[in-house]
Parts: sequence; C-alpha cells; structure tokens
Amino acid sequence: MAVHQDLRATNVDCADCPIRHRAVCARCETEELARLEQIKYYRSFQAGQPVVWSGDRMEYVASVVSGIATLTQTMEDGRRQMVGLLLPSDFVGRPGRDSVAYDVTAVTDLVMCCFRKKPFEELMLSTPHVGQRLLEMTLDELDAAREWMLLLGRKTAREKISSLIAIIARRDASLRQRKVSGRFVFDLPLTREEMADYLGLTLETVSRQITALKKDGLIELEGNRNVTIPDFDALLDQTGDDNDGGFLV
Amino acid sequence: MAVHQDLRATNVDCADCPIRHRAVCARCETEELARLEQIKYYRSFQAGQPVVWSGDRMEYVASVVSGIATLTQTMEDGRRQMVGLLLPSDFVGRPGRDSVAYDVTAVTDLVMCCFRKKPFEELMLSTPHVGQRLLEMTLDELDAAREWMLLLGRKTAREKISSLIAIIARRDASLRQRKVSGRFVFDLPLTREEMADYLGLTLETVSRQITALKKDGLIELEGNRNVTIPDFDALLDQTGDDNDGGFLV
DNA sequence: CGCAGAATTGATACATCTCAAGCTGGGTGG
DNA sequence: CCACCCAGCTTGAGATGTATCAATTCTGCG
Repeated sequence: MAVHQDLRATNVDCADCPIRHRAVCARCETEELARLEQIKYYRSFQAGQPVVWSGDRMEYVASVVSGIATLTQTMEDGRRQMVGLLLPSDFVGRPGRDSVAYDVTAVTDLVMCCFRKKPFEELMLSTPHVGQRLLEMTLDELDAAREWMLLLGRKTAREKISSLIAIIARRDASLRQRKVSGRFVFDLPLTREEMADYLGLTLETVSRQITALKKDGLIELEGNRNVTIPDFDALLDQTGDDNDGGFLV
Repeated sequence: MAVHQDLRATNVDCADCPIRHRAVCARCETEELARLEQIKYYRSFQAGQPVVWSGDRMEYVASVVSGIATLTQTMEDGRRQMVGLLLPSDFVGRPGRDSVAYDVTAVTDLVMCCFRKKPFEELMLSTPHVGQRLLEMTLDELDAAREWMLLLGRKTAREKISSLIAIIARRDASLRQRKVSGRFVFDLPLTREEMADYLGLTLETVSRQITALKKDGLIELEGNRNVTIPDFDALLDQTGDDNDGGFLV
C-alpha cells in the first residue's frame, strides 16, 4: 500500500492558490472555501515516484497544484497504455469509490492539494458548487478521452505524434497565458517511451516519426526535450484533425 | 440540422419506467420526479436514423429508454471511430454546452426520454439528486472510456473482438437480469462494420477474427447475429484482461 | 424466388513492431 | 579533470499483423 515518498509541503492560502480559478474549488464562495481549507493538506512527490497503484485504496481525493502526473493501465504481460495526463488544476480520485482503477505516477516533481475522502464527500452533499464544478470537469475529461479514442483507433503514427506535440504546445501556452501562433518554443515533459505509452506506439516508432517531422521542417529540436515549432498551422495540418476544431484538452 | 425522423411516442408514467432505477433520475424523490415529469417528452428513432450530427445544436438532453445508439467521430477523409455505445438508461447530451461533439445514431429502433435543456439545467441547480447521479454516471463512463483506450492502443485484433463479445454478452445478461455463466446465447446488435468502427479495425479483420474464434470453438454462430458462448471463462482468457477484473461497462 | 446488403475469403501491400547495434550527453568516482 | 557509465535516444534490418483491393458467397427480406 502506498509506496510513495511524501515530502511535507506547506499549505498555501486558497486565496493565493495558482489553480484557484480552474480547479474543483473554482466555483466556491468564501464560506465553502473556508470549509475546504480546513480539510486540505499538501503532499509532494518526486519526479518518477508513484502516487498510487491500480487497485490500492486511496483515502483522499486531490487537485494537482504544480507538476505533471500520468494515469496508466497495465496488462499482465506488461503492455502499458497511458489513459490520462494530469496537469495543474486537474482532479484525481473518485468520490464514492475506494480504490483506484489505474496507476498514478508523478512525471515531474508534483504538488497535490489533498482532501480526505470522507469529509470531502460530506461537503459535496451539503454544498452545491463543488459537485457542479466536478461534473463540469469530468465531462471535459470524458470529451478528451473520446477525442483520444479517435487518435488511438484511427490515426497513423505521424498523425499521432503531430497531435501530441500540438496538444502539449497548446497546454504549455495556456499555462503561460500565451497564444500558440507563429514560432513557438517549449519543452516536452515526457520521454519517448512515455509518449509511446500515450500514443499506443513503440518508442522506436515515436523516435522515427519525430526524426521525420524534423527532416520535414515541421519541428526543430534542441537536445531531446526542447522543441521549436516554426509554423503551428503547418503542424496542425499533419494531425488529421478538422482544422481549428476541437481539442480543448 | 436534425435530419431525424421522429415518430411521436406516448409518455410512460415515471413510476412505471423501465430505466427508473438506473437513469439520471434514479435518485430523485417524488417531488423532483414530478418536476422532471413536467418537462419530459418521448422521442423515437428508427434503426439507422441519425439522432444528431456532430456540431449540431442539441436543444435537449435525454435518457435512452429502449434500443441502442452509438456515438461516433469521423475524420475528414472518412475514417470513423465509435467512442461510445448507448444502452437503456444511458444519458446523452451535456448540460452547459449547446453543441454536440459527435454523431449520435440509432442502431436499433430507439426511444429516448428527452428534457429541454434550459429547464433541465435549472432543475439541476435547484435540486441536488439529478446532478449527483449524473456525476456518478459520467465518472462511470469515463472509466469505461479509459478501459477502451487500453483496448484501442494495446490489444491485438483477437483480443479486441473477444473483449467486445464479452462486453456485449455481459450487458445483455444484465439487461435480462441473468448471469453470464456456462453456456450463454445472445444477439449481436452491431454489424461487422460497426464492430470494426468500435474496435479500430477494418470489417475484414473483424470477420476473419470471428471466423478464427469460431474455428477454435470459443463461439458458435447461428446466422450472422446470433452468438453462443459455450464457455464464458474460456472466452475471457482471450481478452488479455486480468481475469474477473474490471469491465463494468 | 430473387435480389441487395452483409459477410467471408483470398492475395498482396505496407505500416508498425521487434530485435539488435550504436550513439549522445550529463553525472560520478577515481 | 578526465574517463567511464548509463539512461535515453536513434538508426537499421527483418518479421509480422493488419489493411487494402478484389472476388465470391451468404442471408434475410420483399
């Protein structure tokens, strides 16, 4: 149970919280916030550390404050599929169920704002805004999961990689409050293997396709992680998506 | 916009509704039910008819009362991926958003219990039980979508078909309030092509794998639709899943 | 009975996987 | 301070599962 390394982290005042406006608490009024503040505690994980294993009891639910975590499913013979990427403000855990259905792993150093499950559930019953916001967030995640099903089931390797790079670029831009237009530079948070697990490919195929995109001038690489997109629209053309449709992930 | 054929259907009293205990209204108390009853209306679609197209405005949300519908996404060049299968008691539509992100199509004759969006949203704000139940259902759907991502990304064609047949068998059993054990007989609601769209395969591959399962004695066919599973556990062994784990779809 | 849509079957092509070497860059210990 | 080491990545050659294209053959329905 819980092989995680948890470092103490000091609580931040909700009013100063960087994810205040997007997380599960976004709609809360001051008194609801005060109640949440009472039951919250922070928890940190180092890059690479597991947060919970599939099947474990998880006695809390949480919001990602900073860092990135992944949700993965693993088959008996070791085949792995990533089924979600958790960014700041995303929510982990499921009120009304004790155990978790997938492995949760910290990809970068990670800080989470945790609520013990019992008090959180009581709060959900007695005040409306947390549940409403959680429903909204869950519906968004469901849309994202379904968009991902199209990618996994029907896209080619090149389309998959292009889509992933485009999505990471957009998320990065939104975290930095910028727009992805013209030339855009950012860091990949994932290794080739993690990308492969996300895309339903092997790491070799990921590597080859990245090389191909580089040769075609659609991306530029500085080291393994730092990516420059010289022309975002040109990259979008490679994703197979309806242009400018969709992906709000 | 809305090329659907809608036949009038007479409303059933909520108290006698076959999906009363599983649908979005499952938790409602009598007065809440009365309010829902006021704003509900039934709508029927013939097998094969579209319910809504991706991008259309959808001015209502609805529960499937009887029949089966599919959610599919389509790429510009025609590649299609099914992203959901709607069975009786499943919910369609998204409070808080006007347009739909995927095509919804009636696979069999279909009856839906519809609520105009505006009144439904107001009801969700003023009474807690609808929103709570909807959150629970959405979380279940998210789990199912993620399970499906593993299938699409990592399973072989044979594992995919076996998984699909096992899931349909289980759902069929649960609708008929029976258990899937020993010898089990049921009808496939989907054509080979629809199965292919669900599984991220071509219809030829689906056909070949079904033939292979038949040759191996894992299933028996009577015509194209009627399936007998002589030994359910033997079929489960072919799915690649942790035995008796998971799938509550 | 006959026909059209659905399904099967076959031959071949090709995208991706698999297995196997190397490469590269950043960190560590001698 | 350099040599080594190792994880992460790239590249290559060959195997393989699934797609594609093309006939047939079923099956259920009018």
